Amino acid sequence: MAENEKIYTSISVQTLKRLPIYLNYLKSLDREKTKIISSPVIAKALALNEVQVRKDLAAIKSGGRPRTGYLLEKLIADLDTYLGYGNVNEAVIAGIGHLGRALLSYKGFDAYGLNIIVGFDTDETVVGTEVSGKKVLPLDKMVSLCKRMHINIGIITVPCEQAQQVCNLMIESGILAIWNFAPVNLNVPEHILVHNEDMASSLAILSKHLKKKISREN
Amino acid sequence: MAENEKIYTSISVQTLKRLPIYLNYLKSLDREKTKIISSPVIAKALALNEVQVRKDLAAIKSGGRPRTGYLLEKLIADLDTYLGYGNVNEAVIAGIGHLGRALLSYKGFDAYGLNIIVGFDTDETVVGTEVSGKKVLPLDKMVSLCKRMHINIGIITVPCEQAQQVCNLMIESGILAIWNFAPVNLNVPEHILVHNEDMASSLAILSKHLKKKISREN
DNA sequence: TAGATTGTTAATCGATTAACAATC
DNA sequence: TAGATTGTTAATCGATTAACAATC
Repeated sequence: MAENEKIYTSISVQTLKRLPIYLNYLKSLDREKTKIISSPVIAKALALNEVQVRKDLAAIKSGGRPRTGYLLEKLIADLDTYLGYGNVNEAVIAGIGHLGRALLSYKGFDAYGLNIIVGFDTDETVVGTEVSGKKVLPLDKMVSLCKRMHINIGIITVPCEQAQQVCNLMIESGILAIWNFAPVNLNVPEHILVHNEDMASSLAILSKHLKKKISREN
Repeated sequence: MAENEKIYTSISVQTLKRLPIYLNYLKSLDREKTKIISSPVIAKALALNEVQVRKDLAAIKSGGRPRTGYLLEKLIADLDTYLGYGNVNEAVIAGIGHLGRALLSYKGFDAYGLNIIVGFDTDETVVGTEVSGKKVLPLDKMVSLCKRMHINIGIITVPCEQAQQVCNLMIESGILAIWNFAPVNLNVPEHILVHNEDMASSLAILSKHLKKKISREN
């Protein structure tokens, strides 16, 4: 019961973003050597504030161990459970260019419950091939396949000009959430969830910080 | 003078992230048909708050036109200037897999002043080839080339296990900012700027939101 | 016990949104 | 002028950090 409540407790978006980062770091440690880890250590390794680490971890797990720290094994298990639990989501991806292939081949997603089961494209030289063992089908098969298999997530890696059109098809397919890599703002009905992955935004930050830094140094 | 001051005025990170989104949207409009655009219209199209749009735009440009709105052409020019001005940054990329290729081929970066001039890899079947007209060189040439050309930005798209090692080479090369796509936390000296592009974080958000939505509907 | 660490309450900081005067 | 829109000041909201009691 208490366990279940935790799941529905709303966790802040910022915390949620950091959880995979903790998990990834903890998994990189040698579990033979390190049995226990403390928030100051985690904070230092990831360049975060130690209170923030404790607060984040407190949001997903019950009971810490004052004086000693956290049991590494247990902490990993808790994060794994939280991030993976109930998230067995099947996804499809439209647009099998370089980026589409990179995502289809990426191994890390299933750790978070995402399983990209098939790709779609319009290019006849690509359709019928396989990428990392996953079939590439013609785009006009998408609606029927997604409906039949009750797919919830669609990933868009097509060029800008085709993104809205593909998005419409996905909505017609009954898809509920869209992970959009095309740099366009998609028009969707209110009940559809869109997450834009915006490279230009990231670059703008990096580039301005760098510029400020260089100008400071002169 | 006033223009120059604007550039050094610190803009919030959140605003900075949205600027490329505005620019992209505005550029997608037909400049023949639309001469003037207002903040409520922009806000609606991008699902943002109209006050936020005004505040963001006020941060980079001087003078708006009450009653009418913004001159589209002028607004685009201002955003272009702000985001591109003084940002002629040359970058190199290490790791020419699918993701590396996607980035090397991406046309949108030069609009923001980023120019990826060359790629590096250790795979002999890749070294010596070209991707979108850009040469792929052996990784052990990186340090000397970057030093010689005073490259400021390095992009890491190698597998996790090699990321830290490549990162060290980049630091040795005199690179100041690193755009890291490998899901590891890089250890860098304080003066090096790292921007992590974390797919798992994005996915965690999407996936939790979706789960909440589905559970609400039941 | 003394000391290190957790977890939480309170204070601070930053970003968003509301309210409104200024403007054309 | 009346009305729509800008730009800014003030209020709100949310996230980070500091302070500290509880704990082993």
